[in-house]
Amino acid sequence: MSTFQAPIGTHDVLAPQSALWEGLVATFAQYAYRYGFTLAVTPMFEEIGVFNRGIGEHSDVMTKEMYVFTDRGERTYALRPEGTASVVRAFVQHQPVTPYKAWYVTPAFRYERPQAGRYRQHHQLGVEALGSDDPAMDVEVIALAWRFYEALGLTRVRLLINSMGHAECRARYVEVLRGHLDEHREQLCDEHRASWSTNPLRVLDCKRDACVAVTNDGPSLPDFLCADCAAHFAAVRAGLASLGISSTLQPRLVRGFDYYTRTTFEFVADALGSAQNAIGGGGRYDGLTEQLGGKPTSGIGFGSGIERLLLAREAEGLTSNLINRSIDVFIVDTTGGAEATALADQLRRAGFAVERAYDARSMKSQMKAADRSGARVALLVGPQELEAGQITMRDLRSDDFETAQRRVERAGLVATLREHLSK
RNA sequence: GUGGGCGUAGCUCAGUUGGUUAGAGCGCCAGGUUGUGGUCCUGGAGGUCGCGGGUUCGACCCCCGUCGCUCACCCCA
Repeated sequence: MSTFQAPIGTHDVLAPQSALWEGLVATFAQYAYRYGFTLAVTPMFEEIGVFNRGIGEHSDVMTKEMYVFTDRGERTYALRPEGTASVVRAFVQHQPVTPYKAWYVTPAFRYERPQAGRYRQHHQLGVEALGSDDPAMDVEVIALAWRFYEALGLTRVRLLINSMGHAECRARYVEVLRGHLDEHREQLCDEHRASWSTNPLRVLDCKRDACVAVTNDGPSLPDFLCADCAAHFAAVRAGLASLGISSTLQPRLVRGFDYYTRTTFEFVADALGSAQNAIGGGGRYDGLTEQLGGKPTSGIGFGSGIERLLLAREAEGLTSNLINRSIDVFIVDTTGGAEATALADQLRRAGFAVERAYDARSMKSQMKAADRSGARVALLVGPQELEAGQITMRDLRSDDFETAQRRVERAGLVATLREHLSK
């Protein structure tokens, strides 16, 4: 047991696992680029108001999961619990030309008891699109997520979708819902019997039988959409369908954050047996810029959890790496190491991935290291090669000693290697 | 926040009803004659048995506490 360990609910990601992360992020960056999104890097902590104004003071995240701290200047900050609020704050602050489309990858912090697929620091990648309420934008954001999941090889993913309407639709619904909950308050679960009135929508999230029973015969959100919101929602669903992306209407899907309006959605990985099977989610937040002090601007985005995406891939039996991180050449130098230093520099500048041995180990030891490195080719430099101005090139995948290796001229090494590795 | 399971080498684990130098496999390091990996053989390094206290002549083993891991509830990525 080491003296220090990673804090509760956090994890170190090292090779070979880290290659999966690299591939996942690289794939997402590629897709975001294809869809016209640019990278946004924002602080991992913000004034706490950035989060509680949008996410909602009565949400679970704000009431019991925030990492809050005071700095030496006695300013109160919070580590970000999700990705959207910071990007929207940056949008309000800098007012870029709209539509503004940004992607991000970031850690997210929530003070919860860890369990399978749930951590105190997890990582999300996602996008935000601000400045358009065109249903085509909803479709594009959702399609990006969908195609990205496809690129990861995931096949058992379902898209759940709902619309919360704009502020007035939502207010009308909440009023009726509140009345319904009031009538049945004695039947609610222990937690919500006490708290149902502060944020009635939270009760829809509750999975306890008692609350489910009450809300199931309560009012249904889609019935309260105004004509505009209903048309918008229909256009989003039709757009998705036209791309071959099927969505399931989930009338009680309200999501955990208060800022959502109109379209809300969630991606569920059925391969994950655990309760933590949501691999991504998002929606519109047409009032959020105003809550953060900006001009009214509509927006939509989604976030997806890297750890859960990897768990979902594992659960579907997907083992491909998404990115090649093997090295090309391993240099074995038995003349002391200076030749390896020079050769490695030359080859790396020529574009090869090169590894070498250190500490002047024996040839046998260096060859073992070469094998372990996964390199395709070992380059051997001993006194004989040094004298002759040559290199012994050995293909580590071949098991035939006669044909596996040959002496090559050091002068033409780069070309020789390129030629050999292309075969 | 509540509850269950578990903490023995880098990893996966064994360790008889408490008995003295705590083991295995894998991994790592070094050899197996004169410059060659992947197989094989030999040897070696590496552990305050999570931590603290208690019971006992004696604790990896029993008791208490504590920290951590893990799973579940709740909620979410």
